[in-house]
Amino acid sequence: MIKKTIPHFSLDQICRSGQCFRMSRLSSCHEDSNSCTEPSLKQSQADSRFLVLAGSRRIEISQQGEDCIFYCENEEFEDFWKDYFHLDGDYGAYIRQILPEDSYLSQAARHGFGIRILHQDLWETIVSFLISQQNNITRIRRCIENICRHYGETMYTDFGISYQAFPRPEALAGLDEDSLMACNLGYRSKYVVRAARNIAEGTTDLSRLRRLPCQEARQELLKLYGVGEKVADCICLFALRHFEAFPVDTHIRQALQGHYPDGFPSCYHKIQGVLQQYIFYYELHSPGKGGSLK
DNA sequence: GCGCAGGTAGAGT
DNA sequence: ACTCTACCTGCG
Repeated sequence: MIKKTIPHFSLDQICRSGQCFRMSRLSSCHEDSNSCTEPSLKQSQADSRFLVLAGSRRIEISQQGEDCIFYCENEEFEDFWKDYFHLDGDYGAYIRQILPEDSYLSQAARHGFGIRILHQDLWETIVSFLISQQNNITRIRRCIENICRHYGETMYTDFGISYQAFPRPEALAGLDEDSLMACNLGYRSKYVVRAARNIAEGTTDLSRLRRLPCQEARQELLKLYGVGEKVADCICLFALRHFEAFPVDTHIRQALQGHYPDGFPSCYHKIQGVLQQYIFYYELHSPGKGGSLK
């Protein structure tokens, strides 16, 4: 196991930030797999333990204040999780770029001070945000869980704990377009199956996509059936880590209208994806904002 | 029962 | 180039 003291890092906030859907709180609250979407009954300072599933990997992490314990070998931490959680990123520096007179964003960043932009698996992110459209987070989680249970490879940890990996494109490419309705995807089933086919057949090249600059990657993603501008931007931000990607959904649109009538400041351009997450999290979870997750 | 949830494709002006 | 609408499903 790896012990680290990490400023600007909160597993609870990351879990509730709506960028990943296979992360859950293990300790406190209920045994319910969706428990991390519930309000924390104990104060957030208390020791808490989280389960994170990403691609074909699994890790448990506990956190108390800034002290974290990653339950994995050093090699796996250095080779994968460190980058996954963007632990080299200086989020204090991002927050310091917020204009002093921008009280709204300053407050949003204060609420979500521990958010990190994850470096998620590209294919899993494409599927996750195809599913996210016109959907709520609880059901998005369930949809992805269903897909993994039905089509994901069964994996085992060193201690014999079993879990399901996220299925590879090939595992879904051969399905009937409506097959994933059995996983509760609804009309999004055909989006996911067609994307799986494009990737399995090589029409869409994931490794090439990873090398492309933001705008070009975005254009490529828009070619996928079911991927519009918002979903393309989410993929650019959460999988390709292009911080200039700025997904505009209903919450962000509302915040922009209310707080940035003259447009989002251009000086934020290079990190506007990070700032977007602070706003999104704030709009979802701050009291009085009517956040659906509470 | 009805509207909404991290939108998008397709049809219609 | 816009604007409008149908779309699976479950929860309040």
